[in-house]
Amino acid sequence: MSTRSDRTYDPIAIEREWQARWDREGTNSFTLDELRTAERPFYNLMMFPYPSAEGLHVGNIYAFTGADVHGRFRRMQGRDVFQPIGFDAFGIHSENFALKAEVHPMDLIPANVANFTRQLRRMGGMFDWGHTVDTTAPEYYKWTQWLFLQFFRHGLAEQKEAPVNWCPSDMTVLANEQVVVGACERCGTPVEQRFIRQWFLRITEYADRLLDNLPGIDWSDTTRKAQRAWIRRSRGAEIRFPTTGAAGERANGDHPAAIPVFTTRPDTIFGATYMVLAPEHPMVDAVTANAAREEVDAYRARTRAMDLVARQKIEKHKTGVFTGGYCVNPATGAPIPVWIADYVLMAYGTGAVMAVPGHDERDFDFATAYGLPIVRVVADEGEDADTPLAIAYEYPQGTLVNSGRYDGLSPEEAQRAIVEDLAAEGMAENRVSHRLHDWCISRQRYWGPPIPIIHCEGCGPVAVPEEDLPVVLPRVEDFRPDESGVSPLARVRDWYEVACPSCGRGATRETDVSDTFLDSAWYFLRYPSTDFPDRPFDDEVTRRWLPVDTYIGGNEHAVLHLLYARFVAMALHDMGRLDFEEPFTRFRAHGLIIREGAKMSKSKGNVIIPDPIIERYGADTFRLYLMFLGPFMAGGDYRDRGISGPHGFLHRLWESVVPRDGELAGGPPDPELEPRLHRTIKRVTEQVRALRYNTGIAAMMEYLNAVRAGGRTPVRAEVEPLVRLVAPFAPHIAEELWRRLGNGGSIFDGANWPEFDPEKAAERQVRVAVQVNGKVRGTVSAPRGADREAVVALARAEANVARHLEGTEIRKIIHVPDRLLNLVVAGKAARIR
RNA sequence: GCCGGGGUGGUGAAAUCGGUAUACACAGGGGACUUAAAAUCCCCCGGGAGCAUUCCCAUGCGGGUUCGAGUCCCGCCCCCGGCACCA
Repeated sequence: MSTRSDRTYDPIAIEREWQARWDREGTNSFTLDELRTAERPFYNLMMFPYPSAEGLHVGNIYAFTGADVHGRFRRMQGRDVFQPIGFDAFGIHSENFALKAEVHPMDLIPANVANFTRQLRRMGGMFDWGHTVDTTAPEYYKWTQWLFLQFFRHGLAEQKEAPVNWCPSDMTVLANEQVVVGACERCGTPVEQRFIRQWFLRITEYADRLLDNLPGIDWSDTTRKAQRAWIRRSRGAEIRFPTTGAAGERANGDHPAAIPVFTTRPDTIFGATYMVLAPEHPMVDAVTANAAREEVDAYRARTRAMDLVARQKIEKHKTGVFTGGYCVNPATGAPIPVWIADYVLMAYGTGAVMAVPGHDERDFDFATAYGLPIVRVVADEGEDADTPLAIAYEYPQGTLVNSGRYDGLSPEEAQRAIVEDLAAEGMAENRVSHRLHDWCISRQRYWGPPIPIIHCEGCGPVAVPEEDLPVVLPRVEDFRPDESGVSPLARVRDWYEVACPSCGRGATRETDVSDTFLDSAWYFLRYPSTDFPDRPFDDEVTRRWLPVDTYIGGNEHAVLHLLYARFVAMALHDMGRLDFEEPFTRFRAHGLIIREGAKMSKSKGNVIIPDPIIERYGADTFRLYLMFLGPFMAGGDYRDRGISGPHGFLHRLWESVVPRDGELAGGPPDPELEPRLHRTIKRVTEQVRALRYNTGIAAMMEYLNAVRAGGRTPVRAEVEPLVRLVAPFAPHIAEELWRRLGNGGSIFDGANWPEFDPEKAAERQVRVAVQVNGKVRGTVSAPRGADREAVVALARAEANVARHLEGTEIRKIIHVPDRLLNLVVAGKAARIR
């Protein structure tokens, strides 16, 4: 017996009830057996959140809702959709917050995770809560450490002393990717350069494959382009310039035989009038003449102090110092001076350049500033060997001049010939260089998984035996980093003093922890295998579920996380652990939500707090509104009042299925509405598949408006399909209406997405626009598929069209069936006013 | 500077194999129902001219191609994001 209140849409009560029911009945979760036997597996992945103390923000909810809609849609189309979620809870972010709030991260994180879990359930995500991961749980980071050891064993992890970015505020090393215009991306503090022994993963070994695989994966174009730009491959040559002893006496007699440079323009070598080394180049000492030493050392000290900060400011005028040393241009045989300058970066190529001021803008600036010779070696059309250069001529077009026997060749031909000839003398070879650097994973911090290495004086760095994993992060009350440049773990003697696993003598643990990006580079492998405590990922389950079918996330991770994850998968593939090398078959980057035209930020105080909105309107309305704001992949502008649109829509939908008085009538759909219904099914299906949720929702609204037009009462056959269409967006109301339509179980069990019937979608009469000379002068109603003559006849009968045709002669007729007719006429038509 | 993405009503946005520009929604105005409110329903809503059928103009700016251009081509301007002395 239904009461009046029972017939009112009460989103809060319905959502509570259905969420409890999903949990109780395991609607969204897989048992191990189901994971092993799923017949149409679909792995729907979204980027797991960092569980901040503030709770889920709208950006998270937007991304997760969009991904959830996609997962629910696939499920309604009959796929077995595995949609896990987890927490990326290690890292500087959490640690800094803990320091500020004076809480221990081991206490802070579980509370945040609990809060996130509550919020994620509340928004109605189709998450498999039986397969979550938490990167800070020892049972997870045990395998992160295991992963590191696989890299170590295969020679892909190495320790090297390297110039690194040091953030003096966070007191840690940062990856290049974490430095934004010379400043720490976390806190904005200018970054300094330090030399520290670090662990690196050799991602550069995979640079070419990471690049070459890109065209074959179905990813957002912007993301692939960002990766391509980040890896950036340059083809060129390495050329050795022999040093000369002609520069007078040196401090040490054994100066290096030759200095290698990398260049993409070997064709311009005859214009190389000097050489420049990076100030930190290891050969600087050896080439420097005693007379110049003081000045050189001063310059190097100055560079080092301001490194990576001032050095990245583009407008800065170029500075440098002559070392007093010379080397020989192997092409001309002439001695050229060796300078050091901070515009040459140690981290790229060989850290040394042959300076060709005539054909490189930077070299030109430098040569101009220091009075070094500028020689033209390429002439464009209308120029010759003596045409003066007002600016560097950088285009690889024209012909070579002032280049001995290579004169007259095109730059392209000359590149080949010069490298070939120098190679014959052992002075050069072709080389490919990448902008991508190796991945530094060492962090001198506390809140991360300890790197599972033991340093032994006799044996060197030794892997912690796998049976000893995890190396548990000890609870340390004083985890504040300090200036020393070593991890707080280096203060915990009874933790780091251990016996060498190899020789048994006294040894010490590595005290650095690893980068958070290592945690997140493999989490998607763990999700389906969380039932296995004894292995990182189970082969059988992995074969069934991976690679990931659809991955949705923010484009801010285009070059960090997504590149590392690809690298890890590729390396595991080569180690024989995975049978695929690209982990994400399809990736889509979602857009960003702004509010009332402005970026949301805590300082502006315009951040949307989701909880109160959900409590007022319900999760369904909030989800629907977020998806309605704009194209999912572009983002949208959150206008506070706009939520009433989707809210009203859901109310009207409810009212249509659960009329206030009486029951929903049966019977066939209105013949006028049936084609609209089927066209709506078609549109929504296509648009949801393409993640164009906003227009899919608009199509549903349009249809419901038509169904209810003039206050008419719909019948069941008209609204039941709409309940199915709306389900991915508003799952709770869909479940409830589905139940009230007399169905048992969940709408998401079984392939309940409505079928599109092209027969029923076809309309008998269509509106055809009639143009005269390209301007619309009327529309006519014609039978579908009417031929040109029939439509012309109808058009001539249309009063306004006839008026425009009066006194004219039809020269040409353009007919687009069922859409448009354009009558091209000559005569007085132009005079009608 | 280079590489992306984008400029359409008061607002968020539709329409891109060239084919009725402004769907859907918000805001605004008017009306029905109601004791009232909410909810619901109906009508109007780019600019200009006109009593009106209707006509002209409008998709950042200037050209072009075409029967027809928001969509294609050429040259600019502006906004957002990324990269940035990479030899």
